[in-house]
Amino acid sequence: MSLNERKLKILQAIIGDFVRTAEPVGSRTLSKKYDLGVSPATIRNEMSDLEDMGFLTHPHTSAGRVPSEKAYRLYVDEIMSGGGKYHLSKDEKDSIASKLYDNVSELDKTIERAAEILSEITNLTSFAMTPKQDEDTLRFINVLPVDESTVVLMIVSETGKVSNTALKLNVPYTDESLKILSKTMTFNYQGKTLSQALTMDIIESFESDIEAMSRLAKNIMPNFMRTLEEMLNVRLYMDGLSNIFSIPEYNDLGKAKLFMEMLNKKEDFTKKIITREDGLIVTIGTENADENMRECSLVTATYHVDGKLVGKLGVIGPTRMKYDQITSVIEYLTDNISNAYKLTGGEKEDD
Amino acid sequence: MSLNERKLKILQAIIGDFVRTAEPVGSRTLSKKYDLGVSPATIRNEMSDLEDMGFLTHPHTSAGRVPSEKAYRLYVDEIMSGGGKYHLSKDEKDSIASKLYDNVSELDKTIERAAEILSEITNLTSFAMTPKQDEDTLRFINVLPVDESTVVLMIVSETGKVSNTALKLNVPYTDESLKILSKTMTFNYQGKTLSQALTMDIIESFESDIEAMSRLAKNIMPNFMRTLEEMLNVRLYMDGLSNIFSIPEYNDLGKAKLFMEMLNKKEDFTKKIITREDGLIVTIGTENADENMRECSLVTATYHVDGKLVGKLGVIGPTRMKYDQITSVIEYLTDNISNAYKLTGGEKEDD
DNA sequence: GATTAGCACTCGCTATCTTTGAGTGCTAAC
DNA sequence: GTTAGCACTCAAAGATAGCGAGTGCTAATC
Repeated sequence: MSLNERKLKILQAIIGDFVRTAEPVGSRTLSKKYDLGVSPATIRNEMSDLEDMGFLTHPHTSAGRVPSEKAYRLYVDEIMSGGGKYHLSKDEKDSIASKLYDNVSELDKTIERAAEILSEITNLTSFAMTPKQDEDTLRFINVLPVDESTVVLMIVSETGKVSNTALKLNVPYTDESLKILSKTMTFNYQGKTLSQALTMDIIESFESDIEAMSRLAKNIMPNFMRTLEEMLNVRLYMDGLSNIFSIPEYNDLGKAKLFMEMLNKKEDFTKKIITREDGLIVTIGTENADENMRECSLVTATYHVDGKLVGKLGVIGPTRMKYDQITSVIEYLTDNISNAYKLTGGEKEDD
Repeated sequence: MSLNERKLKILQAIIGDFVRTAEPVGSRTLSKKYDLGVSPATIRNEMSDLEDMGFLTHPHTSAGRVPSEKAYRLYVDEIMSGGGKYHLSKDEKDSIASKLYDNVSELDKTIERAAEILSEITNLTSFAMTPKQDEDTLRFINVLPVDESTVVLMIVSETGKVSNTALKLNVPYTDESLKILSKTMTFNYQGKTLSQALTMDIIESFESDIEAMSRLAKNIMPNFMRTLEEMLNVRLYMDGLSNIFSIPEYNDLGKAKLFMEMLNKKEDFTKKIITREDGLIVTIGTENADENMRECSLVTATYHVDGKLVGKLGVIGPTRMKYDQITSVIEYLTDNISNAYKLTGGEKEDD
């Protein structure tokens, strides 16, 4: 059984319809709405084949078909790139550009605006991350005693950046344990770039270790992460959060809650975004390692500033999304930003 | 018919019960749960009186009673202050303080943390506004032509602060119209402090004016507002947004959506918070002028930095909230912040 | 006169049952 | 290989009944 032209055409029609309506699509509907030149019965046979091949599923016996993740993957990889790409019209492009440059000001505002535009067009939740300056690597980390409940966390980078943060601990410590902690952390993080360090999961290595040390580490890590983030100077913007209320997939309160909670854990989310590869990346459903995202798709793309610093822009939503339109819009936006903030300096004007 | 002791006691019990359960409370439940020393029938009679007096309502004939806004007002004004105040236990205080100072760092982080703690304890959505530097008044506003679609918005304050922002307009303008606009804006805003200016609704005055001018103003105002906000340097933090999913009042998707949308319009919300009076302020339901807030209550308090700069901390939620606990927690938090950041300089330590 | 017991009545919820209709899979004819 | 026809499935929507928490009134009681 091969994926002949007709099967592909039917699959595409199903994806298109389902993406718009969020309702399982049946053979009759399909033959009426789309000019496929065959009867519902034939479509049914083909659908049955497509289901056997893993491209469609069946919520229950008497319901229409729903595209599987595999179908979306196929759509993104094959159908979309092979001529099926969504082309933004001149009007759409102009509208986006005019909104993006309406108030020509600093990069941060432009990025924020880009997220805004993106969520507006896609009706999904969008996010944007400001560029990270990331050549710098860590030289050493030192945790120093101040008084019985306060320590100073000192981070020094290869280029000489220093950050000191005083922390109140709610577990006791000894000078000895701080020394070990400092050494361990230095050992673990030395030579890593800030963003690499940010995405490492180091607490685990303590977990099995001595109880006391693990607790100490747990106390310090959140602050360590936060400080790294500050040194990296990445900022995460989000827009269109309330859009989830218009998405059928989330009109179950429990699901909406989970979705919101996932996005609201900013550190976690930043981490996830920061580790994604550069360029236009689409991850569908279970392709997302994170278990809270197994029912979501993510589309991200990177933009460049001065041809080098890399920031990210993307959307998150249910696996049922308009991949073609979304990727086109994101690409258009990131291209625009990259162009505007080229080495020449872009159009930065302020104060 | 007067509000005698027994009526007050019953009312208090109803409020207490309803705040916890979100269910209308009936006479039998009341007499069983609370030791009021009278039979359900008597309670019914009193409840009927209380309803006549406007302190209770009736969702429908065969349901229990629900406190009205008037009841909450009475509770906040009379019952709570008259000995019924919620006293934080030593443990609660310690727990709050330790979380607040866990990582002793800059003010902004402390404020953010305060909002976090607040939403955690109250299970509501909390917000915090960083202090505003607000002695400075505006001297003049100038809108200058650059090219046919770009202008520069220049704002100058009495102390000499200057802000220039380049804007792309999507309506045509003449040099003349810019001059008029500049003059009008200067006339309207001169002598106002930044935060006063921020909360004025100036577009209205153009509305009736010449169409073209009004459109021009509409193009410029959002940027004007944003720039003012930057000059004021206020930042709005929010926490516990996903808490709304656990609040019975919002387990209707439509209502949750409206709530979210209201909070997500950051400029509007900032404006509302910035204009609130200083000190501990409770506004209940329709007492909030804003029509999107007519089913919400807001509790805010102010904290001081160096005894002068004023920031705000607060929660927003359904009118059914634990006013006693919430006010106590907010006061405790703002007191702590004000103390920590006294003239002596607090405990700021960084870099 | 205030309090309470008793009772009829109200009405939103929940559970159960039925109906409806979109959709499938199979078979037999084209 | 395609299609018409038909029996079958099953979620969703509507209808109905019963439950139970709660009220308001009346008459008896303290």
